[in-house]
Amino acid sequence: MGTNTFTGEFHYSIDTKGRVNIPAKFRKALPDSSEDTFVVTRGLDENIVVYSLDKWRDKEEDLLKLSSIKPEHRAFKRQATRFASPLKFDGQGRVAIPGNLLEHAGIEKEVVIIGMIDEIEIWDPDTLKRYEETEFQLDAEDIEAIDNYTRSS
Amino acid sequence: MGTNTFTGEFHYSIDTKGRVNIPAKFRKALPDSSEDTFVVTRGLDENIVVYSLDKWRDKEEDLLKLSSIKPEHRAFKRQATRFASPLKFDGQGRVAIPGNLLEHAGIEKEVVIIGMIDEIEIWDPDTLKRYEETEFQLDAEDIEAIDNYTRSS
DNA sequence: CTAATTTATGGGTAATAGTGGGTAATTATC
DNA sequence: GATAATTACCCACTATTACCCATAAATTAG
Repeated sequence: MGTNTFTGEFHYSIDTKGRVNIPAKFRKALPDSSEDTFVVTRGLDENIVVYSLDKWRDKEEDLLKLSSIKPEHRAFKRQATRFASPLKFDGQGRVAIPGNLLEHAGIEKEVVIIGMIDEIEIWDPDTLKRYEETEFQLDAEDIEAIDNYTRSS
Repeated sequence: MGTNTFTGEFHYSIDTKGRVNIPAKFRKALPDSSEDTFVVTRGLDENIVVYSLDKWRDKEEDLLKLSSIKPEHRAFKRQATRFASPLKFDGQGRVAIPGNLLEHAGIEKEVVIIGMIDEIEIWDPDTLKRYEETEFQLDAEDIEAIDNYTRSS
């Protein structure tokens, strides 16, 4: 079997009912405990982020540790949950992504789906291209930092 | 079945009888022990907070731990309970929210309902927007603190 | 290389969700 | 105690969603 992680890039289109296919590879990588369910939410970039149900449960546990009295904690929790929704894929492996998320990512017809090891990103093709060209310019400092971070000790 | 937690955002309107729909997703997430009942009360923000009957029972236990001598504790306990009322939803999944709570949240016609994992918030759309924009923008310190708080896995 | 299987996509239909309103039962008011 | 107001409980309509079947392209197996 596979590696249980998400890798690779896939190009799909949304149909008239707003359904998007999830790559078979990714569906197979889901553990049983995720019950054929992905959790989609807003990304910090202009995209949609998808977690396995398992991974999302971990995130929820973290959020539950926050104080319910401190306003900043509540605000953070609210921001993290309000755009999240668990989606079970249908018999053909598709999910219907909520309209507000499609809007946030500027998705109309085509999507690019990218495996990010422990999560998945869904992009509008043009938006992604724009990000590649402008946003993602590593300077020397960034490279240094990332290099330190990713060197196995 | 589902995730048994509340997530996502929903936009509804109150009808002429003061009834508000509770998202079917949230109703389904209720355990049997909650007996089709939610407990609504004032939020610490300018909103209404909704608990499952189960969760509310836990809250009550927590409140009982407060000091009965310290005035601030009494005040907190009083504030938390005096506006709370259990509401059973009707056959169509709606509840009639008490007028004083609607007033507190500045709700007139439209509402935004937000899943907060273990509780639910009901907002007036404009009030929510105001909060997003002005009240609680997390600064770097807050993010650092929350990040530390939620790092464990 | 061909057949069998899987994948991506399209569409039909039954079930459900959200909304509005009627009426009987209950409570409050005079 | 009669009447008004409120609440609880139905019934109905519409749009959306969930679930199923179908097909063509792509992939895998023999």
